Amino acid sequence: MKLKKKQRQEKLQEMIEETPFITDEELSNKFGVSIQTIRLDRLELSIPELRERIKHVAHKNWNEEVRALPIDEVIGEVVNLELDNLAISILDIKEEHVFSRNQIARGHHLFAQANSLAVAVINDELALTANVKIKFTRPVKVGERVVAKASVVGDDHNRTIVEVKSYVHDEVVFEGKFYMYRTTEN
Amino acid sequence: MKLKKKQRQEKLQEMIEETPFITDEELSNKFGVSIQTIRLDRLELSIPELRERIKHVAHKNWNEEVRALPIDEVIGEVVNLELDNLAISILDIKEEHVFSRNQIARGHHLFAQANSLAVAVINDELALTANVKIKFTRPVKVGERVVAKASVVGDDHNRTIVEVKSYVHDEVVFEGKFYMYRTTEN
DNA sequence: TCCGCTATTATGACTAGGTCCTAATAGTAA
DNA sequence: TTACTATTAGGACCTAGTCATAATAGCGGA
Repeated sequence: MKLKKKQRQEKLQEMIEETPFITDEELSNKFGVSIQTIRLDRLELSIPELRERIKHVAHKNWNEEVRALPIDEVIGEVVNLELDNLAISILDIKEEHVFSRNQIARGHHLFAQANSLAVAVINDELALTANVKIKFTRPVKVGERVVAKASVVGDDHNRTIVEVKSYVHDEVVFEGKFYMYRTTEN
Repeated sequence: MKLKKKQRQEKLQEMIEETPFITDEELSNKFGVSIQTIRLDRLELSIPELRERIKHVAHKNWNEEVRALPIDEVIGEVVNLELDNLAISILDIKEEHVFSRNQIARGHHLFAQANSLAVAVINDELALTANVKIKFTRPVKVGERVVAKASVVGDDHNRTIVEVKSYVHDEVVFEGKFYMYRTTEN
């Protein structure tokens, strides 16, 4: 049996919220009613037309897209890389890295920079972080440039040890000792 | 003097990349050429029409919106929070969290979940991570759901200690001991 | 059974922001 | 002047709608 108006409109509202990229025509097929009925429903529920919905989604995310964190690959810009030896990367702390309240960088960004650098410096197909000991020695503020230096310092029970120190100018802001698992011990 | 074709096309490409929400008409005004010229330019540069561009931006972010690394606030969804006591959050591991080669989650995502949870559980204006010891006990693969449990276990020299354990089902995948700095010792 | 009411469907005119195709005109270099 | 590219113009068509008007369907109550 066909749905009554009220139920159809409720369903319609849900569906459009879930998948805003749906045309009136597709909706009319799904509900087995005419396009006009769908349009009337949208009118009554004040749901804008497809193009406006798309525009809305696009705009909403347009701001966010620019600051989108390249959580892929290495965090920060690698400026030097000698496999199985040392690596250096730079991360400029921007608005999106900090707590809005106090402009201090969230710890996981510094960690992400260090960790991805530790992964990158390992000359192997597979490198995974096993254990880490880290220290945040002083808060980093927005606008500061963090230079992370990773160096492979040795091995320990099947783990390669990478030490990472991050600096703002000459001040150490982060220290970490990464015990990395790798597929083939060189 | 009017720009030559080549220069105009370069500018055009830039402009559309910067602000994709621009119509041919607006472009034609900016460059002082006819709409048809703009259309020809787009054709030659294979730049899609406005609606397609909007759709693209919307779609691109539609995925991201849901999976959005909400690098703001807490990473993962908080399902339980008792300030200064314990907190639980859930993070579903998706494509964007893993190394494409082996589908294993990058460590910094697990760290980010744990770290932000440790920050969140602290009932204070300012909470910063000072030191951490962490262990990644087994790789997490795409599709798995990581449940992080943070508990405040005590104090140590002006630092609040928060232990975080993350699970996939009943298996521990991550363990961390966070020494948190806070403004006012309760 | 007919009346009244809501719900639904149909129809036509119009819109933005295009596409695609054809054709005319402008500008410039050999 | 010729040849060529660049630009402009025009018309038909498209999608996914809007808005207004009108016709029809379904159903409950007297």
